[in-house]
Amino acid sequence: MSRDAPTLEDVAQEAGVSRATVSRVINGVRNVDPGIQETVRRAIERTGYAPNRAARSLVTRRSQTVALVVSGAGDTPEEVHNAVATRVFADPFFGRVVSGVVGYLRPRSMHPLLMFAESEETRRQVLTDLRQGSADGALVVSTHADDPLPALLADAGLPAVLFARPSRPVPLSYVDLAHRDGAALAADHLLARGCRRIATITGPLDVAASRERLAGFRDTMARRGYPYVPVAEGGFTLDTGASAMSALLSEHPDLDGVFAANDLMAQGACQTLREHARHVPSDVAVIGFDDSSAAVGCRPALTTVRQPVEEMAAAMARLLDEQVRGVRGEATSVIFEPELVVRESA
Amino acid sequence: MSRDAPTLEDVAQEAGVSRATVSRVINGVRNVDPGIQETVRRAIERTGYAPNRAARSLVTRRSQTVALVVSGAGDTPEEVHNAVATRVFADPFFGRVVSGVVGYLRPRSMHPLLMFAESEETRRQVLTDLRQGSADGALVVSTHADDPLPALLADAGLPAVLFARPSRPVPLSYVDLAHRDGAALAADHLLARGCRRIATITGPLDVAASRERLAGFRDTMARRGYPYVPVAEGGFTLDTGASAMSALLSEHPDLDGVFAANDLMAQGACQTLREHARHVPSDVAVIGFDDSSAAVGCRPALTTVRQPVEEMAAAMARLLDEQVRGVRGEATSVIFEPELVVRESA
DNA sequence: CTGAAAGCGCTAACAA
DNA sequence: TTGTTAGCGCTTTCAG
Repeated sequence: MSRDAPTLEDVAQEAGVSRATVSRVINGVRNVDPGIQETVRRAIERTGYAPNRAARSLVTRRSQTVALVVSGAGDTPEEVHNAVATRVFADPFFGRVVSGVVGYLRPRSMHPLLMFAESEETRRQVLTDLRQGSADGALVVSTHADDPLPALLADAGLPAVLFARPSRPVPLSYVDLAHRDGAALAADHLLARGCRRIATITGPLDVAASRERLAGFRDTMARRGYPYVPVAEGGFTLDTGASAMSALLSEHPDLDGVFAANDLMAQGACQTLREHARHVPSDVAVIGFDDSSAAVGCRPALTTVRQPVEEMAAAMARLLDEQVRGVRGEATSVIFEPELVVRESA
Repeated sequence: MSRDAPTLEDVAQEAGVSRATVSRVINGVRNVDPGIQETVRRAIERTGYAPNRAARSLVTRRSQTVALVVSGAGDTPEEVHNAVATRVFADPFFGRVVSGVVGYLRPRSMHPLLMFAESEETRRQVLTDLRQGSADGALVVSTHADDPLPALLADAGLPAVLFARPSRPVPLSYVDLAHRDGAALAADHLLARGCRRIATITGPLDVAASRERLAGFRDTMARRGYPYVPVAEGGFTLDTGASAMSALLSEHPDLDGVFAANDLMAQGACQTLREHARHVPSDVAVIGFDDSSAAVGCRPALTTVRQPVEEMAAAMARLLDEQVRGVRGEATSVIFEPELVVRESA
């Protein structure tokens, strides 16, 4: 019995007070005599007491945990799960999300519970987990445009916040970036440094962010007198960036500037340019997007449009927290402004 | 009231049986009449019942959750936490760990709770969280050799399993790779393809795995008649791999083979070699370690020594699970065998 | 094979 | 300001 973890009762006994008083001290409820407070603290110290989370959750109806769910496409078979997890985590983006989320959660003694939802069944599982109270709500990072999870969550009335505006409207809060503004920043920077034959490598065009970045870039270029911009579509990966660059180069050998919709593709573009004996930035200036770790890892270091992912992720956590606590009623969206980071590539 | 989640009692009422019976059906306890079983199932369906996790945990004293803790060095200040999370997640290795862990956990309706322990305070927090029952045990991935967390966990008697053998002995289970065997594979492959002036780029030598890989490589080379192997130390990153390669090249311009202690450094080495106009593999053969996503992403694709990270991570989860369930008493270690993966670079 | 009842450890009315 | 008490929703003896 002495091997069992001490309970509130044990501490109360040790301190010579009631359970309720100890509970008050622990939860920082006012109206507790400072002297008693000290006595209780010492008793807690002596007994090595740690409040049982399950018991607390049972009465507060809150788990102090949020699901961080990586949500995929329509129906990835179970077997490919490995690939999904590996790919997502390999992307420096996700690390920044985790970082931001933990930054908000940790000071509040909350934790993220990791979940994947890449198939019909696993999505159902996420809903069940939430209904069971495994987590108080979900932070959803979708890897595909047509992710059905947000709608499911909304229909079930479960608290959730999304990263990026969903392709079809859903009554859920989300955080997003002013992608158009970011692309405008890129266009203006390339033009300012004297580039005149500028192309762009887009992300997958079924992703809203990709379309926004392209639209913003084109708009600004047109407004500045360059209505025609060569475009190649990539897939946000190094490889596709490299291929897209090859394609652009063979069509327009005289290019002197490229805007890639993310850093990984910009890096791929740099590789291709080097292989084609183009110097970056003197022959061709390259500008990326995100300011991910790839940007500084790239040689030359990438000039890029910074997306404040950590802050965005922290905001997600905050929105969810407020929603769970009932501080916030309606679904809200928070849009962040991008920022140009000038390094060597442009 | 009707908006409240249905409880066991509601289901029992609906099915016309007692709470206990419903509980038995849900938990698959035998001794329940098949007819009643069916009735109960239907009642569950109709009510949309989902068992409350906190309530269950309170009585079973199990959270069905394990902490996946990324544990850092001595005393990273709180502010640098971002960097830690970002760096760790950027490493493709961690994604594979998550993948393996989730692969084991999910079929058992368990989830990983993400935690970071990079300072005195956050380590204390991890211990507290575990004592509170936030998780049933910890899966620890240390990023530094002198990580104090394992010892703390062991002292507190908390269930835990480590990735890699701790530098100082600790009575905890762990999984690891036969690093020496892997290095031997690399040496033999380079020799077999005709390389005769072979060097190696090691990982940080305060990391046991780095030392093992180096020792294994040297042993095999010596045994094959090459007692002297040029060595350069790297830091498991692309940059350090590139620098190490430069150093080796300036000392030994006639090198024809390199073994790098991980893929990222091998990739860096390839970059340097290209800059120095050495063709890979015809001038210099390069072999990496891990078979991470970097290996396939690299141009040329990396020949490498595969570390079955997913399986290793799954084994960690299994060991922990068994320990929590009391199936396993003593600390155990499971050592995995590496495998050569031949691609283009050697 | 099924039901009644006793908690698991905690918080939160309500009394004092 | 403190204590008493009634549950939170579930599992699990123990009877029947």
